[in-house]
Amino acid sequence: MKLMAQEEKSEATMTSDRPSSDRPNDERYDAQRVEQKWWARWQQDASLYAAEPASGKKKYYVLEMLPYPSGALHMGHVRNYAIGDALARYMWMNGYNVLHPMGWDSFGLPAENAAISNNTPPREWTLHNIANMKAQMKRLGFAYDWSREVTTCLPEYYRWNQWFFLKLYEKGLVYRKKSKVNWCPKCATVLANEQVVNGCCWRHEDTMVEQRELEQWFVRTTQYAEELLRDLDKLQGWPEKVRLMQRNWIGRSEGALVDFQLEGGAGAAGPTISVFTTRVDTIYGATSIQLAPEHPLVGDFTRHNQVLGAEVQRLIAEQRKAKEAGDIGEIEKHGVNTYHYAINPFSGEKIPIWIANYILMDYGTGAIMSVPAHDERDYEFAKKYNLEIRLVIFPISNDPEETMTEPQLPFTAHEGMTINSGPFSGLSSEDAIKKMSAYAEEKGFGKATVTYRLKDWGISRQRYWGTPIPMLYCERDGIVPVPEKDLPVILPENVKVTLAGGSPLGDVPEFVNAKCPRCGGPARRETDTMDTFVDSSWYFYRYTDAHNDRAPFDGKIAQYWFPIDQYIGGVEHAILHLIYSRFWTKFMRDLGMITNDEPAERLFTQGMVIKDGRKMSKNLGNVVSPDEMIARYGADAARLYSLFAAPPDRDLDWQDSGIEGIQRFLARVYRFFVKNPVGAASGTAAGTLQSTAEARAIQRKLHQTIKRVSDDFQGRWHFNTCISAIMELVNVLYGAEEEIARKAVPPAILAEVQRDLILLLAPFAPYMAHELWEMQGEKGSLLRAAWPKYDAELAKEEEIEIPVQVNGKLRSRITVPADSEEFFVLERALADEKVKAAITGKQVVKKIYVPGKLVNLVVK
RNA sequence: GCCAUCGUGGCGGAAUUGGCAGACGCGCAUGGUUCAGGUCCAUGUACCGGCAACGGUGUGGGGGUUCGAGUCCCUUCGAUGGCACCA
Repeated sequence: MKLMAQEEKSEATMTSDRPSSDRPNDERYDAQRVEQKWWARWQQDASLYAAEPASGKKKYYVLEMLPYPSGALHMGHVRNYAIGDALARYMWMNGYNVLHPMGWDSFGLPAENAAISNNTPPREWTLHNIANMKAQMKRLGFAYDWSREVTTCLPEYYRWNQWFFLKLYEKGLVYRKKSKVNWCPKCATVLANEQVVNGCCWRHEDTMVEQRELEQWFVRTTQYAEELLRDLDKLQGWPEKVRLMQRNWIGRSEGALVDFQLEGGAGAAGPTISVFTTRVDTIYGATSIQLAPEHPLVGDFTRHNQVLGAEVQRLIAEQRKAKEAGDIGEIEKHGVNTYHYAINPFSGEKIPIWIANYILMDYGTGAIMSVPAHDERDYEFAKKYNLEIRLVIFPISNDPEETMTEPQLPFTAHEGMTINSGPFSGLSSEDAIKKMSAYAEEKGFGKATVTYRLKDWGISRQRYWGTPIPMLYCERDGIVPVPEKDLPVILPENVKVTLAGGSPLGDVPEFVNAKCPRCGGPARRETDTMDTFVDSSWYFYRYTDAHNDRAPFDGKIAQYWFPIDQYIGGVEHAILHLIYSRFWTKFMRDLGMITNDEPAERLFTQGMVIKDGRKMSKNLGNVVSPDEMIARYGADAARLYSLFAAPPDRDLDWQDSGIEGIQRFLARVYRFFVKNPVGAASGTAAGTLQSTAEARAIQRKLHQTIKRVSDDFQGRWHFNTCISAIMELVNVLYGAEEEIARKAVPPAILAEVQRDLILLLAPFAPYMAHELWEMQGEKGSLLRAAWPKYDAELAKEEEIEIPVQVNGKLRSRITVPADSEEFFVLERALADEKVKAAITGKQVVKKIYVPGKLVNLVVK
């Protein structure tokens, strides 16, 4: 049904494209002809959009997130790049030295999947897609400096990933660890924590992630956890939403580590259980220890106790199931008593050790002290298993008169006073936390500490299409890094790609077998490749010096361009890419390569493009193809519509009838120029106040439009209102057609309006703007033409309409000279017939005049 | 459960600091142009009543602050996104 409807439509449009007989051909705007013409010209000049080298000129680095070369652009790309392109063009017109580059995040799994299903080598498939998407971008008229193009899957680029890896290794920021990792059976590879969504793979939302034990390379992102968190405050140009998401993700939590001795342990050196708590002030209320089922000590308890062992297996299964289902938050709490005991180091009290399914091994120490009186979860658990609930914090009332009453349990507020806490009784919770942490540290059984939710970044992937990790395993020397001079470690071609577990590189003996650089003996190469997020963590630095073959980039050049002035991309990268790249920037700064602390000064996250209220997807059959839109309406229309239909930070619901309206608008603009040829040589009337009313009206509207478009562009990024303001101007011009025809509007004014109209359109609809620019006989480059200047004097209204309210209800409108005094406006308001009728028989108790805005009369 | 954002005509949306709600566009209606369809042009289009002038209602619901609230405050409902036994 859907397809048929579309076909009918497209046929109708095709018919309509035929030139009609009653209208001269040249009045119609033939988008395809005009765009082909300019496209061909732009092809010929590669330096058209090239950034100038570092100079005294004010720089502006505008960057859109680079795409993965999946095959073809989608509407989300068009929207993202239309925003960045409009900004780049606007900044050029405002005299900046603009850097506006583009590249390809071209390593990754889809290339391998394509290799398997189409029997095409990943490299070939990827490069083919890049060529196609690059052609699409050019057809859309995006103004990129292609001389700086970065393709992450080429050795010129990924050798520097390897170089950075060696630097990380030197600095102890990368390490190898055997660990439980997230494994996606469909991808047949490991996923970073950030790539697990609700217990499922980020790419396969229906595939549950498994846990596997593997030797992995980890980047010590936690080393920078504190700074990554702290510097969020500096990022005032980032959306609050993104900063909040990162803050939550880093998940800083202040507390204390406290060691509990196991009962029966051999004195102070015996085994202990370390717990993390944010409420050490409640420790006298701890009535049990709870261990995660996967806690290392659990094995000791179950070794000679099969019944307990079976119970623990059940708890593990329950927890895993809940995690996989993504509702660990709703897990029904179960636990089992080990009948082992631990000693509370503060009170010397002996408390039971339990194992519970709601305790997570990957947070804190995997063990908690359970304080039922002051924690909801512990309370619930204690009620269920009949554990003691002991009140140790009493509420403090701000009102001294109020009688102290037993609090409702559990009492979890931080504002309280310690009771029943031995020598620490009678303190505020805040004081108690400080004093008790200090005491624990002094006695050597604990300390104040900070825990983060953020984990180190596992970057090993058992895949082929990625950057080889430059490490060797020597039988004699163990782990040996590839020497810098031997970089790059080239990713071999002609590799049989399969989705059977294990890295495909393991099957390539020429790759695997190497010589140890230390002893010259046989060594085995690391066969895992790097997570593709490594590629995108620093690519924007490479743009500043894209052909450097001695270093990733030159620090001096980067210093000129960085930080990025405006970064633009989807909010889906709020955590992954934007945390990794912030980390990388800090790491490079500490290497002395750069001086900036953060990669981007301002970040803009645009909304998604949806159709019929749903995400565009092949399954739903609601995908709108950019190629089709360009063929039907032209690139300008596709770009303009994607900016017009919604403010850029909101989701955009694509409607074909909407883009038809834009096509109509563009045709209307063009027709105005054809019907009213003036030419650029008609002299300039800029800055001259016009004498005729018609000329004034047009001049005024023009300057009001310049202001609105400039303000909405710069201050708010509301491109939709920029464009609607331009539409209004065009509507006024059409309304004045008769006056223009009888020359009541001087040609000089008309020329000025036309020239400025082209300039206002230039960032949004470059093809048409260029065509009109040429039609007007303009010689200079439109790209570098100055953005029109707003003149407040010329925009000023002579008369204004003032609404008159009586008790806040609109009763009438009066017209007064714009510079009227208050008394005059009020007098005129009171003299108005409709106002009189509304206030007859009543007393005016208050008269309010908001200058230039309205009058409100309060009557009784 | 917690946090954030957002609720405005038939639809996308506008109203930047509290000051004429519905700009601009889509759609729809009527008329013109046309053999006709499309294109293009003109007019109308929040809702209710009225031929009309005009009157009343109206920004998810309820309450409040104010001369005045889409905008601020409280409360409630709904949608979206993030986090989630995080100790």
